[in-house]
Amino acid sequence: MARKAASVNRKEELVSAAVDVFAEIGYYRATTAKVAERAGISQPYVFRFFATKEDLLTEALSVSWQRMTEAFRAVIDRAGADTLEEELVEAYVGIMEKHRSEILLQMQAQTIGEPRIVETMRSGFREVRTMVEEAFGRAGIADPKRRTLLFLARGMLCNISMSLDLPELMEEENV
Amino acid sequence: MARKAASVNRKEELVSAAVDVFAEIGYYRATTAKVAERAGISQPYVFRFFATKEDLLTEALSVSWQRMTEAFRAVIDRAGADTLEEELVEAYVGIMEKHRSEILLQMQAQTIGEPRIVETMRSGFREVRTMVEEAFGRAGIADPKRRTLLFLARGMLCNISMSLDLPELMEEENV
DNA sequence: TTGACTTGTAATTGATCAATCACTAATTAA
DNA sequence: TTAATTAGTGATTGATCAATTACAAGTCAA
Repeated sequence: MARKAASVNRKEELVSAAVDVFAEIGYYRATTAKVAERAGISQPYVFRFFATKEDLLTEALSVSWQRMTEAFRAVIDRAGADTLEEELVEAYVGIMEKHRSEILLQMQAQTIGEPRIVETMRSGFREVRTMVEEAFGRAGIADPKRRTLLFLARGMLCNISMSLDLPELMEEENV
Repeated sequence: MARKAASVNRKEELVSAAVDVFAEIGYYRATTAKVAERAGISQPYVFRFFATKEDLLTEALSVSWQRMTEAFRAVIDRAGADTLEEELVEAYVGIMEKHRSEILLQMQAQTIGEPRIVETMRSGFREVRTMVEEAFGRAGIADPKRRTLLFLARGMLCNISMSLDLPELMEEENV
């Protein structure tokens, strides 16, 4: 089974390299050769793991959404009702700091019209929204639907603040 | 002077075609040939108006920001203090409906790392923010800084709602 | 009316890149 | 040991595209 495990690692390294390269120079400018180089493999070998470049993007996106939902899930399972929103914001900021590339990739994917990409983004968004809304409801927070949308909206503004380097959009005292 | 005026029109038509084509299939997938076809001119002729494809994108972005700031300026000059925010939201929704492509282009540009694109986006964002914040201040709205950021955040969520076709992110009753 | 200028295009070029092909080297199972 | 499978690469291909070149037809001023 050592073979299999090594192969899984290779694939994970490849996806992780793809996230970074796609985020740095953009999906369409990023070449499979650059991704391969970052992953330490040859360019043709990329296509042993993913049939097309778009398949690789889809997987990279899925991984980024998984990280986000898992982080939120952990907060929801642990946080008290009074600090829930605060801790969700903290978790998101944490992801933005530690996994900047994944957020930048998601931002790109917001405008890539390919049906499979759109679907991946839609389901990611829906899952986060549902999860947060239910948690807000259970925590007895007033108007959970509205609060969830505000939470998401602030997140989207944070993204832009990061990608365009406009820190004034994230002033803590105005949250 | 008829020559000059016709030339200005051609250029405007070209930029407008670029906005649409870039928005539809993405800046990097959009070819100068497709933009030219949409504008009803030949592909090489594009380069008589703009030295590079990126120059064309920069101009297209500038135009889209101008439309937005002009629309907001008109509202601010006209609206009463009590309906200011409401009317600004209306104006934004109007742009999203009538000039969907321009919003989609701005969303793309949020993650295009090219320095001149970043700078165009930054100055557009700053101008809108400053304009709205000052108007909120003059209108005696409480906490104008915070309200402006909320206004922008909601706008960014609207964008995503449109581009990913997730109408539940824009439920009127939760605004 | 001729020469300079403007408007416009067809054809080409040089680069780039996703994907395929043809192959070698290592690993494993019998 | 050997046959089959797996891991991995170099070389190539076919397509695409931004940008250039070289040219033609119209316009206008002297």
